[in-house]
Amino acid sequence: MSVDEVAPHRRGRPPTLREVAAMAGVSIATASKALNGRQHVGSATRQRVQSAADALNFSPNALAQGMVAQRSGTVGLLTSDLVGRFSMPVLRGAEDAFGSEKMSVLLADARDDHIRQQHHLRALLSRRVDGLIVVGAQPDPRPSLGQDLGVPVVYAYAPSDDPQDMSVVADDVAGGRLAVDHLIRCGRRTIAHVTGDPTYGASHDRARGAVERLTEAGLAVAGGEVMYDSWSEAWGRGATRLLLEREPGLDAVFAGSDQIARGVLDALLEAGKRVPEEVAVIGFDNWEVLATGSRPPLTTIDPALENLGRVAALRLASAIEGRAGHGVEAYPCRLVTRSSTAPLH
Amino acid sequence: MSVDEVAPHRRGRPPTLREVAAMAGVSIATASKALNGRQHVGSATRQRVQSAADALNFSPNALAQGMVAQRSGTVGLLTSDLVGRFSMPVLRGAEDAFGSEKMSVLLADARDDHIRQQHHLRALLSRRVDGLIVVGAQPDPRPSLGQDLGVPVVYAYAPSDDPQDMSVVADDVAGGRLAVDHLIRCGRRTIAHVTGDPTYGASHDRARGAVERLTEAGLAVAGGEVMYDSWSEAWGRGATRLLLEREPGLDAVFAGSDQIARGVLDALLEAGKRVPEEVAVIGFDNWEVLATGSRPPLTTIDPALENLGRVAALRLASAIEGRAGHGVEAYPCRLVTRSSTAPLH
DNA sequence: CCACGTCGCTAAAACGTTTTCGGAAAGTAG
DNA sequence: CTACTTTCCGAAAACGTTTTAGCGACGTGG
Repeated sequence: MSVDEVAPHRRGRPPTLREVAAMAGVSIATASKALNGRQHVGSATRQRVQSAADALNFSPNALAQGMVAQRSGTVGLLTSDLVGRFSMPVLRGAEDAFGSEKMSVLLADARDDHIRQQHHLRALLSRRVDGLIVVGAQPDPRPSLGQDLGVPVVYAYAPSDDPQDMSVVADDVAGGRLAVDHLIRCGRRTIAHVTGDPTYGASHDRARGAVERLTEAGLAVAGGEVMYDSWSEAWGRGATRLLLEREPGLDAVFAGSDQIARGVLDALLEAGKRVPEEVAVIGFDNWEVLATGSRPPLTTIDPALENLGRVAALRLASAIEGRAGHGVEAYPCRLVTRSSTAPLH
Repeated sequence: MSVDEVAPHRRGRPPTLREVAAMAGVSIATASKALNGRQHVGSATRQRVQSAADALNFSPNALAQGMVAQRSGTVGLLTSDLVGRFSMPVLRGAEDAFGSEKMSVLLADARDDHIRQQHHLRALLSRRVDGLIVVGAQPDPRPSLGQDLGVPVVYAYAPSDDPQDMSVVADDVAGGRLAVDHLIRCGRRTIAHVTGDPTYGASHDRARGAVERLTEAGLAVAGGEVMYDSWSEAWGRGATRLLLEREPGLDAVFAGSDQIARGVLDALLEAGKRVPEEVAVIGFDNWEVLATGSRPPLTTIDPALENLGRVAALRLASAIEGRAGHGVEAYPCRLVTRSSTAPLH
C-alpha cells in the first residue's frame, strides 16, 4: 500500500502530521504524542514516527497548535520609535529572554501617532498575542493602554502613568549618582552638570542623583546650577564656553547625554583644556558611535537597556502564567570607563 | 431565550463568532458572511450582526482565519543586526508598505550567528509566515537561504549571492557619483576621497562612482589615490592630516561614511581650515545624530533605506501573489544638503 | 479459568474561522 | 394550482493540531 493513498502529498504545502502518521503507519494521535514526548507510545513506534518526521522535514503548524492550546506563542512589541536608539536594545533583550523556540515577537511601530497605535493594537490582539511589551521613545511616563485588553502588558523604558500597570525603567537617579560618584573618586572637586531638555523627567532625575552625591561629598554644582537646555552637541559646546568663564577651576563635567558630552569635549579641546588631565568628562547613554569616536573616547553611563528588555520579557512571561505584577521597577545603570575620565594623579 | 443558553460567554477569553451569531439570532455562517461583506445576506440581518459584533467588541481570530485561508497574514523579518543603524529604516519601510491591517511583521534577530539564524528560520516557518525579508548588517552579498524554503524571500540592503534570489539594494556607485557631482557643481576641483574598510564591496562601489564622475570632469583624485582604512572617526582625522600635507590646494573631501566625515571635519577645523568656505565636506549614510550635530552640519548622501524597505515589501507581496522576481535591483541615493558644502562663491 | 491492571494504540472532539451546498420561503409566470 | 426563480439562511466540511476517552491485547495473581 502506497503512502500516497492514505495521505497524498499536497504539492507546494508543508507536510502535515497526517502525512507523517501515514508514513509511520500509525494514527495522527500517536504521531502527535510520539513527537511531543508524551507517554503511552512504544519506543519502537516513537522511533518510526521520528524518522518519518525527519524524512518529510516536518515542522508543526504553530497556528494550529495555537488554536488548540489557546495561546499563540507570540508577543506583540509596540514601539513609538523604531529608528530611535532606545527601543532597539530593549527589543533585543526581550527577544533574547523568550527563546525563539517558545515565543516570537510581533513588531509594531506606532510612530507616536495615536490612531496608528490603535490600528496596530487591534491587529496584534486579533493575532491573539499572549502579551504586549510597550516601549516608548522617551523615558517619561506615557498614557496607559488600559487594563481591559485581555492580555498582560509590560511597559519598558517609558513607564505607564497608571500605577496599576507594570513598568520597568532605568534608574536615572542612581545613574546620575553613579556618574558623579565616579568623578569624585577620580579626585575631582569642581564638577558641573550640563544636561538636556528640562521638560524631560529624566533630566531632573539624573540631576537629582548628581546633586545628592555632590552634597554628600560636601560639594556644590560648579557654575552655580545645573544647566538645562537641549539634548544636542551644540548646547554641549555653548554650555561649556559659559562654564569656562564662570568656573576657571573646573575639573569635571557630567553631561546628561553622550551628544551633549561630545559638544563639551569639542569646546574643551578648542579652549586648550586637556581631557582628562585637566578636565574629566562623563556622558550618559553609552551610544557606541558617539562614545567611541570622540577624542578621547568617552566614559559614560550605560542605562543597560538590553537588561531592561530582558526583565520586561521575564515579567511578561510571569504575567502570562498568571502571576501578574504592577508598579514601576527601576534597574541600575552601569559605568563604562573609557579615556575621558582618569584619576587626578 | 437567553443568549447565554446558546453561546455562553467564556470568561477571560475574547468573544467568538459563535457568540456574535447567537446574539444576532443567526447561524455562524451568516454572521461570517455579514461581517465580511459577502452577499446572500439580508441588509436587516447584516445590521443586526454588525451591532452584535460591535456590542461584544468582536475581533476575528487571525489564527483561525489563517488556518482556513492557508496564509498567516504574517511575514518574517530576519535581520543580522538589530541594534545596527541599517536594518531599522528598512524594517520601518517594510512595515509601512504592508498596511498593519493585512500583514504583520514577525521579527527575528540572528545576530550574525549561523545556528541562531537556523533556529529563527525554523521558528518563522513553523509560524507559517507568508514570506521572508532578510536584511543584512553590511551591504555586501551574503549567502542565500536557498530556494526550497517553501516561501518567497526578498533580500534587502545586503543582496543574496545567488542571482536566482530577489535582492534590493542601495546603488552605491550612483551614490559616489552623486557626491562628487555635487562637489563639482560647487566649483571644487581638488577633491579627495577618504573611505572605509577595503574589504567591503561598498567602499569600492562608492569609490568607483566617485572616480568615474571625476574623470568625466577631467579631474583626478586628490592625494593621488582613494584612501581606504576603516569606518571610523579616527581614520577620518588621520587621513585628513595626511591629505593636508600632500595637497595644500585641497578644496573638497568626499568621506565614505558620516563617521569618517566627522573625523575629517574635526581635523580640518584643527588645521584652521574653514568649512565650507575653504574645504567642502560630504559624507555618506545620513546618520542623523552624526550629521546634524557636527560643526558645521554635514551634507551627506542618504541611501534611502526606508524606500528600500518599502520596495522589498512590495516585491515580497508580488512574490506571495505568485509573481516572483529575481536578480538584484539597485535604488538611487539622495543628496541631503546641509552646511558643510557650498558653492565656491 | 477469572478478575484486574497495564500498555499501546486509535477514534473523535475541540479550537474559531470560511466556504460550499442545499433547503425553505416567497415571489412570478404559466 | 404548478413550475420555476430568486432571496436569504443554515448545516457541515475543512484547515492541522492536541487531548480525552475508550478499546483490545497481554500479563499477573488468585
